[in-house]
Amino acid sequence: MLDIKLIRENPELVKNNLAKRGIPEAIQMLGDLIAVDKEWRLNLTKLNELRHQRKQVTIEIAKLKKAGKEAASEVERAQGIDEKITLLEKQVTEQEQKTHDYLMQLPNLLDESVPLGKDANDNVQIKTWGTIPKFNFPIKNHIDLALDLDQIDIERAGKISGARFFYLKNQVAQLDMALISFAIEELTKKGYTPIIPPYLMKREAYEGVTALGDFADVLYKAENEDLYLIATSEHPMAAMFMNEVLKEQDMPLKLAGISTCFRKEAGAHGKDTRGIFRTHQFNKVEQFIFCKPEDSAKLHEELLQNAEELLQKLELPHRVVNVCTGDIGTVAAKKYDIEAWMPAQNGYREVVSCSNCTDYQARRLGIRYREKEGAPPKGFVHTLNSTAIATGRTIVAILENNQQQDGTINIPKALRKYMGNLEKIDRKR
RNA sequence: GCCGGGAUGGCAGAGUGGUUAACGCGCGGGCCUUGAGAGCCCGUGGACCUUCUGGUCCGCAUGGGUUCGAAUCCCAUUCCCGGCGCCA
Repeated sequence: MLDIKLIRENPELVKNNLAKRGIPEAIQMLGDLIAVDKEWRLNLTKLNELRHQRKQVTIEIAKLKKAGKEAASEVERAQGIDEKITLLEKQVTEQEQKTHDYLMQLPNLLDESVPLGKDANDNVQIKTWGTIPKFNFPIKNHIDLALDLDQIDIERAGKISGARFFYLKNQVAQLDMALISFAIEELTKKGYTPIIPPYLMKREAYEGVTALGDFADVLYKAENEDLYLIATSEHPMAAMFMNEVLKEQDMPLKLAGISTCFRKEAGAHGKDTRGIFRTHQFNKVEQFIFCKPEDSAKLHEELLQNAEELLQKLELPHRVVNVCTGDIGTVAAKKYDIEAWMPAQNGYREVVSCSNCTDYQARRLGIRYREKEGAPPKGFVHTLNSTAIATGRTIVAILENNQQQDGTINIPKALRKYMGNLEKIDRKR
C-alpha cells in the first residue's frame, strides 16, 4: 500500500512512477483515488461539525436531567442531528472503503534501478556463473531421467489429485529433504532463524501480504473456512508481526521459512505441463527480512548473494537478472531472479525470486518499528524476501545438469552428507 | 466441541450509562548540575481542518444493536486463560 500522504502531497511523482509499469488502469485509479480522497476530507469535516453539535446538545440534556428538569425539546433536537449524521456517515464510510480499495490495488513504487521493459524478455542479465555443461551423449529431460530411475510417479498422482501433482520416490524423495536441510543449515550459520509457519492463513492477513488478484489465480481456499493454503512461507512470515511495533534493536530480523507451497497456477495453462517444474505443490526454504528503511537496499543484495551461494555450492550454472518494469509484480519495488541452466530446455529458467518490497507490505500489515521500549513508532519497516531453495525446480536442475551417459545422476557434493553420503542416484526399475 | 473467566495507550492498571481514558512505569523535551543521577515542570494513540494559533472528531479486541448519550447494557465474531471432552 502506498502512503496516502505522499499521494496527496506529491501526486505527480507517484503518477510518473506508476506510469513506468505500463498499466493505464493504475493511472486511472490514482486519479479516482485523489478525487475520492478530496471529497472524503470535505465530508469528514462536515461530519465532525455535526457530531460536535450533537455532543453539545447531549451535554445540555445531561445537565437538565441532573437538575431534574424537562429535556424533551433538546432530545428532539439531538434526534434531528442524529439523522443527518447517519446519512453523512454512510457516505463517508463508502468513500473510505473506496479509498482503501484503490490503495490496496495500486502497486508499489519502483526503484530507479528497475529497467524499463514489457515482459520477461526485457529483464536485464546482470551476471552469469558457472559453465554450461557439454554432453557427448544424447541428454534426457528430468522427467525421463526420474522415471527411468524409479524416482517419480506422475501418473498415479494424476489419478488421485490431478495434473501438476507428483509422487517423489526413493533417492529423489531424500534429495528433496536434503535440499531443505542444506539450505537451513547454511542460513542458520548466517544468523537466520528457522521458521515452520502455519500453512493456512485467514483472508485478512493474506490481504496484507499479496495482491488481491492472487486470491483467484493462485490460492487454494479451504471450503467453508476463512482459510487459504499458503503459496509460499513468505506470506505467513510477513504477516507474523501484523499490527505490531518492532524494536529497532531487534532488526534486521532474519528468518528462514520452511514450508510446502500450494499454487493453483491458474494462468499457466499449457506451460511446463510435463514433469515437476511447475506444480501445485512443492517445498521451499524462503529467506525473509524485516529491517529499517535505510537498510533494505543493502540487505536485498545480501539475500541475492545468499541464494546465489547456495546454487554455487550445488554447482548449478545460473545467471542473475534484474526484473524489468513489465514483469516485476505488484508488491516489489525491485526484484532479482536467479535462473538456473536447464540442459533439456537449453536455457535458463527461474529458480529464485528475490524482492525488496520496501514499506509496501508493512503498511498494508501495519508493521512499524520504534527506537526503544516506550518511544513512539518511527515508521513502517521494510520487508524483503527471497527464495533460498525451491526443491522442485532445483531437483530438475540437479537431475538434468548432473546426468551421466548411463542414465544415473551424480549428487552434488554439498548434499551428500544429508543423504548418508550417497553419491549417485542410480536405482533402476 | 462444551462450561467458566478475560481483552482498555509502549507496559502495568482504574473507570461498570452523563462532557475529561485516573494514578504509575517507560519514552521525549526543558529546568537544575562540571557531567551523570535524583528532583521538579511540560509532553507522550489516530484522523481531519487550520489564519501556524489552535479547533473538531474518532479511539477501550472486531462487527452490529439499544439510547438524546456506551469503555460501561444487549447480540454475533476473533483471540487469550482455566476446566471438561475428543485426538496424532
